[in-house]
Amino acid sequence: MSGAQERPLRADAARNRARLLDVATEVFTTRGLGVPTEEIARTAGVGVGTLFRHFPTKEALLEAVMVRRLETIKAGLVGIAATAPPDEAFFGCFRLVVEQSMGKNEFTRALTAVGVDVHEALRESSAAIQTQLTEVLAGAQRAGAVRPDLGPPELIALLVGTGATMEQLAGDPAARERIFEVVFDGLRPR
Amino acid sequence: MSGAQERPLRADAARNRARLLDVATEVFTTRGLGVPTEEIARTAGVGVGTLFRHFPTKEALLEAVMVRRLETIKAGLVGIAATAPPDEAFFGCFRLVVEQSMGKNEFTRALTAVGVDVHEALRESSAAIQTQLTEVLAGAQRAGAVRPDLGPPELIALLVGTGATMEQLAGDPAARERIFEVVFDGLRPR
Amino acid sequence: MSGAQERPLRADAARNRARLLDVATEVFTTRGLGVPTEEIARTAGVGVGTLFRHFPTKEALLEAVMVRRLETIKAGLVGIAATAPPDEAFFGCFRLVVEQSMGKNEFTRALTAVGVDVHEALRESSAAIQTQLTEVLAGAQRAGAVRPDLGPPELIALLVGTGATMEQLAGDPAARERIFEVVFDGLRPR
Amino acid sequence: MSGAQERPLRADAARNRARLLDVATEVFTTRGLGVPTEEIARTAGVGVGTLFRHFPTKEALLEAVMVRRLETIKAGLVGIAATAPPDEAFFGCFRLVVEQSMGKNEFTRALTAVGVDVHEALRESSAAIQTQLTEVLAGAQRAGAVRPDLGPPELIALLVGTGATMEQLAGDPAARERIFEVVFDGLRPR
DNA sequence: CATGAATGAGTATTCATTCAT
DNA sequence: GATGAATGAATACTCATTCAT
Repeated sequence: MSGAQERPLRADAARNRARLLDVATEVFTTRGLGVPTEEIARTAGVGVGTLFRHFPTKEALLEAVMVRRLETIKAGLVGIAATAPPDEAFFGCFRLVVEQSMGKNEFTRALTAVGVDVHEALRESSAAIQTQLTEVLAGAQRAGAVRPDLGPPELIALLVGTGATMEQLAGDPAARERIFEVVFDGLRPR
Repeated sequence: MSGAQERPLRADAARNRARLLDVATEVFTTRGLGVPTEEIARTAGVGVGTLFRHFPTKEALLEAVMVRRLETIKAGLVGIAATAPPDEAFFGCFRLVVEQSMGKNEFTRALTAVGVDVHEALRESSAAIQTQLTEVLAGAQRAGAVRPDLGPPELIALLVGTGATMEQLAGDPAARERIFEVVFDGLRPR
Repeated sequence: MSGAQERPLRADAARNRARLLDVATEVFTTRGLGVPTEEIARTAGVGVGTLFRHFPTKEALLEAVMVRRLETIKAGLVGIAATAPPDEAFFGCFRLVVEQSMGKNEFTRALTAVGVDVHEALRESSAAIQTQLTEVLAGAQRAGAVRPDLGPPELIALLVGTGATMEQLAGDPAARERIFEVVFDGLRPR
Repeated sequence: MSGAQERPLRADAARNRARLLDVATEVFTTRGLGVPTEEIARTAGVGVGTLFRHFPTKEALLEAVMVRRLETIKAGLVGIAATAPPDEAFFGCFRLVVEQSMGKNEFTRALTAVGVDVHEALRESSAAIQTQLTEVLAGAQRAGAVRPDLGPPELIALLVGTGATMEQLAGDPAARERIFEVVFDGLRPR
């Protein structure tokens, strides 16, 4: 289904690629997009050249990081949506997205890009996620578990915003739980 | 309270300073912190040298911008808190902060800094705001208008997060209103 | 007559600009376009930043160098054409162009650009030169001093080529003189 | 005459080598020396490793390309010199060299290297060519077909320069023919 | 032998900040 | 005080060359 047939990639090359992605995810998340490519490469234990061989552009690296994130989220959403009843499914999905999206928000906000001028690779993952969310939202609304006047745009905005909220409470899980209560309460039909 | 006696500043110098602050606010808000100092200076109609005379560092400029914002917010909060009944006061303040904090979030998030390692100048404004918010929150809780299990940290986090949410809905005022309903609903004791 | 009104430029700035042009002319001519910008700046006694302030691009620097060269040539051509009889004018112009065009030919060949996709700034100078050459050629042909079957394209090609020839004989002025004889002889109607 | 005994080279290795030479000739000629080795390898259908096995250096590849060119020219010269009368031989050789030397001149100019600091491999071919040219020149001069005051250096310079001239007239064969007339006329004793 | 992944020095360009005019 | 020219550290990206597979 995916376009270009990707050749298997030598074992060590794959390891390098993975390490680069891990490092990039880490630094982009915690320190923002300003981190020098060279540092990312060094931290991953490779030369800059290697980084640029795998990701021809810093932007491409960022994109790859995001795609991986989105794919993880997508898989999670699909799992939840498949097994849980509408009500639970909706709130479970909301939690999942928020928890997976925490981190330096300059980066997180990429989710925003949904629907905007995202690069091709991202578009697919984004679209899939949006579809999932739209479905669970509709399901929950049909089941009377969520206010009927909210559309997907509000949902996505709320996901992003709640992620930002959580970021502020990074050190206090109990407080985060209270925030979930607040938001979930607010989402239910009054 | 501040150390050095601040000399009155010549009329044109004051005008320049103000123009710089206006321009900086505008560009930081809409285009983020990456905008070159030179461009800010040019847009304000002065040379870079002048910019650096008024604000010895780009960071200092940012700080000044934020202080002004915070002062505005503070004034607003004080006004509301003084005149409205607890319930109304709380939600009014919430609205005010969120609406004043919208804009490029990389920047807005400076509000976050509240309580962290902010620079001296900010600390004062921040503290005042935090005090105000703490008070209206307590008042509203005493009046039974807000869940009693929320503390100032959660409130602040929620303010930041709701700001982020609103940013996503920049073009749709009606949707933003619905978000306020959701959050306010969630904040009330169930 | 020239487009943008160029402000006078501070004395030292003008000096730097001139030095940069001189250095660039020198190195481009003797060592080709591969010379690092940083080296050019250092040789001119300024920082890279200064170089890029005056010439926003390496290409822009090259262009400026060429424009200056072409302007010099143009002035020379005009002088000769105005005072000498057709025969002498033509051969004098030929000499002038060849002598001014010597140097690393990768660079010289810019003259070639005449008529191609040159940048705006060059186009003007190039066009003026081409016009001059076309005129002296026609004059000389009318006067029976040059074969009538040659057009401006052949003349220009021959100028470039003769420049290349001379480059090979950099150390031997007498040999160069003989080459002029050969070419001039060949240009006369048999 | 050459030191190391050259092993016959496996059939496919030989094919690769040849393909690399062909591709390199093509790209160096049409696009200059800046073309990345990797692209050359890819175009030839081999990996970079293979390229560097055959030619330990990019420069070595360039050298090999030139040697082949020079060998071709040499063979041509020998053929002409052996069969034609002095007059014809000289002008035929001139034509041959010029026509074979056309192409991106940054590259062509390698011919220049004749007599300079060329690498060993080139020196041999260059020397042979120079010898041939010296001979046909002397022959033609003895036969009164060429000005007696020209030596091999002028001849070589003229060959290079005429090549450059021709490059400018790449699209116009008739013009090129006129250039030959001009140069040949000039070469004859007045 | 062939492959292509890895390397890292090298290069153009940007931008906060300083300082002579 | 104001100006804008000068500075140079920093950064993304390229490419010849090496070496593990």
